[in-house]
Amino acid sequence: MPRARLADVARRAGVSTATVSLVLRDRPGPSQATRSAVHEAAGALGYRADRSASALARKRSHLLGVVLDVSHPFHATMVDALDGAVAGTGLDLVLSTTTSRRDERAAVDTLVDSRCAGVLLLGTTLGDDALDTLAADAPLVVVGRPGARLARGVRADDAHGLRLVVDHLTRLGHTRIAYADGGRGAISTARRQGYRAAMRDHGLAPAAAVVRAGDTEAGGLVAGAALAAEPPGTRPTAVVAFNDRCALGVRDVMVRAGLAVPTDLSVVGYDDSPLARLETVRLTSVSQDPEALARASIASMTALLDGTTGVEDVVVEPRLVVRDSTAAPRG
Amino acid sequence: MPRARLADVARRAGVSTATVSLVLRDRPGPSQATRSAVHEAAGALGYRADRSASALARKRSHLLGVVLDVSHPFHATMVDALDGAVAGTGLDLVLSTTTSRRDERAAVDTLVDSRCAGVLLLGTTLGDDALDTLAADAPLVVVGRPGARLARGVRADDAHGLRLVVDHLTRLGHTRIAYADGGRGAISTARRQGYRAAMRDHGLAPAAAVVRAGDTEAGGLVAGAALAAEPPGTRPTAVVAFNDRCALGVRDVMVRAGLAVPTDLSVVGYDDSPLARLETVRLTSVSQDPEALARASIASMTALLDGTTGVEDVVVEPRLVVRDSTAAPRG
DNA sequence: GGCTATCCTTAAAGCGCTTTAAGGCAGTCT
DNA sequence: AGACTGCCTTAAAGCGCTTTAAGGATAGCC
Repeated sequence: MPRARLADVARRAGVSTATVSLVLRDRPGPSQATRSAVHEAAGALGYRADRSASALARKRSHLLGVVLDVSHPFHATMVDALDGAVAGTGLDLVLSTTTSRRDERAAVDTLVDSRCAGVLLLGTTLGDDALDTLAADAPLVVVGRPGARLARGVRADDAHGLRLVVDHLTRLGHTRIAYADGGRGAISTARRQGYRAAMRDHGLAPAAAVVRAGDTEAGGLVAGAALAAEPPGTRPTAVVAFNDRCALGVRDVMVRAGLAVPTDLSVVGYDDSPLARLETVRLTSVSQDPEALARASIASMTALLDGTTGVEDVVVEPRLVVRDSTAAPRG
Repeated sequence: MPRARLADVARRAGVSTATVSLVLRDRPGPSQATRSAVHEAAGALGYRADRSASALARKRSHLLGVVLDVSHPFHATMVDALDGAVAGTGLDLVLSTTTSRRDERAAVDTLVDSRCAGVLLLGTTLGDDALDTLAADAPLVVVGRPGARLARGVRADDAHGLRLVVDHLTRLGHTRIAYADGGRGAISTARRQGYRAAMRDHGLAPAAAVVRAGDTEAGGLVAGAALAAEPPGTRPTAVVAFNDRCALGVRDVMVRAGLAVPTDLSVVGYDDSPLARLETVRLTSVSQDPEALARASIASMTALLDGTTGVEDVVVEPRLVVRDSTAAPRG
């Protein structure tokens, strides 16, 4: 049996399609009696509105496009949080992932073609100009980096996050603290600069060492190998990684090389992902408060959609979660 | 500036909207001269079709809905492979994830409401009846488990996969081989039964031990703790886990407990995820050949969409990838 | 009773695209 | 010439829904 249409419900309830449409979307107008008749008819027919038709008829859809990298644990966490944050707003999430063959631009295009009301970018590597170009096509909110001229940004304060980490490590007695860098991208840059600034403030600028890594375990392995090769006397006693996955790569290669964590080397991650919380991992990490980020993102987006002017970037304070991968340096 | 519509392109090219529609979708009819005129006009205006309108106008959309769990690495791998497999078919993927608040049913509903041409379920935990209910709403292909009456299945041969693993381990000399179970769900059941059958065939039925775990690292930790608690004399010398994440949980807790992998304990995963391939992990694992699964899924789906009858389940042969987490038992 | 005010309800006009049957226009064939 | 034949092109009718202006009841008031 083909799906019931609005007209079917209308016929069964003995009213017009206009009335049914009004009732089902809870618009003022129809009387109580009509409302219940319509609801009953719709229920009996198992009616569900056709989104394409709705989207076409109103100018704006209630779809919120989210561009993410499905292979990224933090993105998964954010999607979960976003799902909670849109509940009750009337907005619906639609996901579009980047893959090895699809870049962010392509992912956004897909969403824009389905006439999403707005687009949310998670962990973008795009620059300001590219963002502005995209923002021309749809209201745009970027998570994890500052907004651009046309795009609003929602992010955790990375500089503050790295300060928390460096504070924690120096308090433990570390001075040779290295940073495993995440590569290109605004997020990576912000963290790297935060690290540098924090080291400088502690008078440790000369000891600051940025090691190339990346945003995955594989990148951590590279950085870890480089560090493990250094002689014990000059080797850093602590390493801060761009994110948890990277930190785990570093940790793994260190353990393999016979160095104990945290005794010989303290390791700190970023994101406080489920991985970091595992009983056997217990990685010290910076939590970006995904719930707060999600709430702020949705708030910015609805403001943008409502045409509220002067929407500003939101910065959420991160929090250091100390676990077992950091300790005072040996000796 | 508002987006260009079909009519804008038509006006600029000096033809009718019908012609533009025909040209842009590469339908026969328009002459070469007309085609290039239309293409130029469309290009100049940056025209992109409105999916909602297209979907509405044709009866069937070209959207293929994929239900996945965004926190699952194997699903990420599959999405990537699917993305490759739909290239050139004219189909477009749209993702819907399950979250802590959205179950599979809700995810499917979202997709069906957007009038997807068909729905693909990754790693479902639904039963036959539930699948048939869903299949009534849209052509349905399930990945990882057998199909139901109305749904087509595409999966790796789990029984064979576990046989490969047990063969490998017995060849190394193991007899006490435990299995860390993935819990409810058809996939989990198939693997558990495959393990039991393989053990039986090797005359090791009495040594078969299914330990409760789960499909994440956390589950592996539980299973690992249970195993580590056993006295060395009766403790299994090898453990096969439901998937890689679970295997890593087991491995971590073992290493923590002072047992070396693979010397004291061999560990085998399933999925051959990026995690398993990491230099420091090098987990022996069963590869489900995601590319083949993806190709088969898309093939089944297009067959379903074309109304081809007698579409059958596809079973892909898995492959054992031996790495460094398995070795002969000590002594 | 006639008139206005108040509610409900609906006809009808799209939203932007696809599709189909019909029309136009060269050329071809008798 | 007239009748065909193909080949292009297009007018027009939707797809299923939302929206708005207008219509019909009903009730209240003088």
